[in-house]
Amino acid sequence: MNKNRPKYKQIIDAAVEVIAENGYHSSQVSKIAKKAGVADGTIYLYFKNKEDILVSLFQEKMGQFIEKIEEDIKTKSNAKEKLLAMIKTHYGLLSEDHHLAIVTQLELRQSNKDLRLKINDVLKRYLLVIDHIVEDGKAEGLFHESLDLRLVRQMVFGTLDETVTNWVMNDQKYSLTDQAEEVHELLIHGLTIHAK
Amino acid sequence: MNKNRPKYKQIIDAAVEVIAENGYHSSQVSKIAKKAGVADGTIYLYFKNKEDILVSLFQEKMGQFIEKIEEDIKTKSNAKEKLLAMIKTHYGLLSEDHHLAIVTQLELRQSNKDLRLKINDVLKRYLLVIDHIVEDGKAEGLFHESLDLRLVRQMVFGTLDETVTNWVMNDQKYSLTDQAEEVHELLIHGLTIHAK
Amino acid sequence: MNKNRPKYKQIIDAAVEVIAENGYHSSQVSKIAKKAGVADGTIYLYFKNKEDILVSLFQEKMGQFIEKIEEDIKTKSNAKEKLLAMIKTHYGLLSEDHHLAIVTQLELRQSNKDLRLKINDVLKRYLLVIDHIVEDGKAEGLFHESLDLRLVRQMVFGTLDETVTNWVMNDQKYSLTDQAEEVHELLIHGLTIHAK
Amino acid sequence: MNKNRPKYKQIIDAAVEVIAENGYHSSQVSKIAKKAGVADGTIYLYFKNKEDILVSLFQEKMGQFIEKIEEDIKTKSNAKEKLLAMIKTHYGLLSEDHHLAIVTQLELRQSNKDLRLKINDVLKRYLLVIDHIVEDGKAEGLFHESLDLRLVRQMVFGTLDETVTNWVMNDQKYSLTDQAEEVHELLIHGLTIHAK
DNA sequence: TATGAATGAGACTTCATTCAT
DNA sequence: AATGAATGAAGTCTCATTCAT
Repeated sequence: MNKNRPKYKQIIDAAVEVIAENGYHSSQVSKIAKKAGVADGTIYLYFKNKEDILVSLFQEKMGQFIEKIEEDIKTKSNAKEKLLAMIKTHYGLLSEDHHLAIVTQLELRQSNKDLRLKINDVLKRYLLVIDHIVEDGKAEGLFHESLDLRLVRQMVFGTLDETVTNWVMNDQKYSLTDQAEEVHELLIHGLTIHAK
Repeated sequence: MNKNRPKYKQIIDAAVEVIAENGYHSSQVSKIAKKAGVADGTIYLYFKNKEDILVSLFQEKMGQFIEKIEEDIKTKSNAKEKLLAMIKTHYGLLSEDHHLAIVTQLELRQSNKDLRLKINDVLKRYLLVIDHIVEDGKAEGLFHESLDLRLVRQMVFGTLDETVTNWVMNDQKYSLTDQAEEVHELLIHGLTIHAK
Repeated sequence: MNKNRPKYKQIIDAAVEVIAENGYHSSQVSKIAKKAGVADGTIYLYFKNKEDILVSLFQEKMGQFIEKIEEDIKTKSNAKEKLLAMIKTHYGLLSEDHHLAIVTQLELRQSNKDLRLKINDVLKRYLLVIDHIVEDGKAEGLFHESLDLRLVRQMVFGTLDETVTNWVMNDQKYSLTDQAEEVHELLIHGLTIHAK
Repeated sequence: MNKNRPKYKQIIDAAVEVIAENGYHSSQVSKIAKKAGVADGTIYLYFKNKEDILVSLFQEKMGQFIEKIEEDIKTKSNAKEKLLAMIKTHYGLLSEDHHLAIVTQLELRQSNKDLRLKINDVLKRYLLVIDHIVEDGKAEGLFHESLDLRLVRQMVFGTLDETVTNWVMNDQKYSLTDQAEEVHELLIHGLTIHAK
């Protein structure tokens, strides 16, 4: 199924818009087709089924998302700065694309377990980025050697995800990017008082 | 309606089981009724509609959940210990009830926006518990006065939620309670090296 | 089933009220029971089933209706006056009981064919009254001997019924009784110009 | 929607048959679809919902009905003949289509108030035809100037409707058209003896 | 490639009636 | 006689997917 054809991207972008505007359960294939300017049947020339649209949407968008983050991190010299860059880019990209933020944080979570497992597969690459930063930090002597990689990864991702979700649920009415530094600080030093 | 009748609890418990075993979208009212040992129509003597079963389920279970946590915290004398108690009880209660863990972490998230909003209402009480601990910590001079309550709350809840969800998605095959102390440590001190 | 008990009438009157206020399809047995001040199950001590309430309602009310008309007619000395008396009483009784008018003209017509057949049985006695008037008129030399009894009966009843139904559907906002004389005139002399 | 497609008419005709044969309350959408030779879902490509089938049925059939009557009347030169033509066509058309007669006289009356209001809208056009005839009759000096248009309309329609309903309820076992002239006579001259 | 009319499975909820008390 | 909690059958409509053109 020809991923290079313009209609492929057309349909995915239509899906983001339709889902953001109507919500997951009111986003029928026919609505997506209409927004994309193609016939219902045409969807099935590019996607195996409805779930495939959503998985592809997530792969496509999250792929770009991760690439951007990987790029931005490369320019940083230590784990602390890399973590800050990751947070800033994570917040920044979602701030720039409100529709995508709604879709990934709220709507796509309503999907069934199968779809969520596939989404998790896509997310693994992002989690690897976190893992690398932590490993770097350990190597640099900045982070404890004994940190459990899995737990740290879950804390970092859980925190970012929860902050973004709350921001979306509050209608994105405050600045997400403005809180990047404090979140970074919290993750690095935790709740207790410490020497800066 | 009739919350004191045994059938009310019977139906809620049946709902947890059925949803955990079949998934949200395959949990028909008739299946729940059968498991509860009542007629389909009986469900509607105790619940307004299907969504009401789920909201009530969440209220009932999460209510007990929060009560237990509030009780456990009362016995602790400082914010740090309170936080640890909260984590241990949070992990402990979900470890004890595998079905409930599946339902709250995975299945109930597939519900529509309306139901999710009602669920969020119930969660607010839990978030308040976190807030109180953080305020205590500030008063004790243990936590920074400048900590943003909202961000901390989101970090703590996001971390707990993400760790539990991963545990559930990995078929609960490792011990959740065993990681309570390290998660506590991470939240308290963050990623960097520090004097214990 | 004990028609002499006070609850029998209580339930029938409750049924009239409930149906007039809620419409045929929103008049559940439980609503009628509540209005009558008895338990749902009690209804079934006095009536075989729901349809039996409605048939009984019609029999009871229509019985009184016809008795009144028969009485009023007795006092009149010729067919023309009898017809006028019948129309006046028909209109008068329904004008006095708005609830009953709504129930008989609109709501009870929504019942199924079975119930309507039973209702027709009750109506036969009323149709006989019409028949007798026509026969009287023929004997008096006032009406044509050749008039088809069935057709005349249908014209008279059809006209009365249609006028009352329209009056009810127009929210009873004009006087029904005021038009008795003109309707009588129309039935007696038809549409064409004639010597009075 | 799509009123020109053959399936639109197919479904309406199937609905008439199914309702005539099974009665209003036993006419499930699936039964109509089966009789029409289409899938259940196809119904909803042509009709908004089940009620819409019935309203459309009535509009379609009653529209043709009225058109025929209007045509027939045009050829007549005075009100008396027009009235006779109307009665004959009214009786004639329903005699020709027994299924339709059952549906319009008995089954559709069991519908709820909403549907009946919509049906009344359609009927208004027919009532206008009656009104025009009466006005013509007045202009010709045939009918009394003082006749109340509303009452006359109700007498004429009430009489026709009642005679047809009785014919249908008696299983259409006598000739409806044969009584057209006498009904006409009754409406024109009433019950009393008069010079022809 | 593209179309879009047609398909048909699947579930929530109501409410007349029963029967143990 | 009276209660009222419990029963369970039954039907409309949606929407992902197909396939003839």
